[in-house]
Amino acid sequence: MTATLCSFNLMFSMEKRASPEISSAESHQFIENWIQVQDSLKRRLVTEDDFTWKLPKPTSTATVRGRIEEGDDKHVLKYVGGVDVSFSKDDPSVACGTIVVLDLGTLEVVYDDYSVVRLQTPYVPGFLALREAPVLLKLLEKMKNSAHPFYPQLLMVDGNGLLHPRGKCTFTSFGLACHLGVLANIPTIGIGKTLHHVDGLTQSGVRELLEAKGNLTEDFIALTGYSGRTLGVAMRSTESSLKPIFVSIGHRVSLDTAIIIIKMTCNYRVPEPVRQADIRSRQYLQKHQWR
DNA sequence: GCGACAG
DNA sequence: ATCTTGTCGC
Repeated sequence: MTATLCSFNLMFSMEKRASPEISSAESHQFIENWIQVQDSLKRRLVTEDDFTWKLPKPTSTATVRGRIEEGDDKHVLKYVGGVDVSFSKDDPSVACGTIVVLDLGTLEVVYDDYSVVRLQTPYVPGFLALREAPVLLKLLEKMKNSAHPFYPQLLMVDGNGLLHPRGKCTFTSFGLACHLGVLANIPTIGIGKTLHHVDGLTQSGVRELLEAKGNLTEDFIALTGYSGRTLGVAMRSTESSLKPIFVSIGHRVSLDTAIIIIKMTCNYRVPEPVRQADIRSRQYLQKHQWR
């Protein structure tokens, strides 16, 4: 239905990114199916806090490192997961899906797992989830099926979450973080390292806002598009990093809560869970000479 | 018409 | 995502 909208957008993507052996007509068909998948998943999305645990005590100062209530694991957020996918430089179809779980108190990795696969699905802007979600979902289910004690209470995803552009390109309003969250029924937060241009938002526009606000008020600004809706926030996660990260809602976590949690996990610009998944994913491919 | 588009 | 060198700074 909405498939015809933004079709020029899709055509561009297909010509530049899709496998050469796939015709335009076939790609178009794929994308129409993808839109329907996203639309159906979107109906199950929860955009407010919906979890049983509580945030660690906002202990007075700097950190809560190593001081999270003992014996109360199920009621206090402790195990935070991070996922990412890296690719072979030689063969772009070879991908390594990675999941890590960190102890929120120490920010140490307590679990990691990898899965090297061949991806058949091309990367199309706006449809990242269709390419990367399957591998990650498998890693999550592996943990869940074995009732692993470190199964994450919350998942940080390398990629955007909920975006609310009004009008035509409605399909971009459902990023990888949402997609994964709904399918795995787990609270998720989306972290983007670059801005996905949507709803009138641009890099330069955000930069201006960030500079206008200066260091005077908050260390983050709301990302409000032409539609007037807040898609997420751009935030300087560290004093030293001028470049912001882009935080958006995934599933079952409010934006306010997401910001609080993100702040608890930032040793560097990128939150530790995502950063560790990123690093280790790349290392895994190289160690196994799976170039 | 060209360009722009998370990873 | 990946290809890439040096370099400035704590």
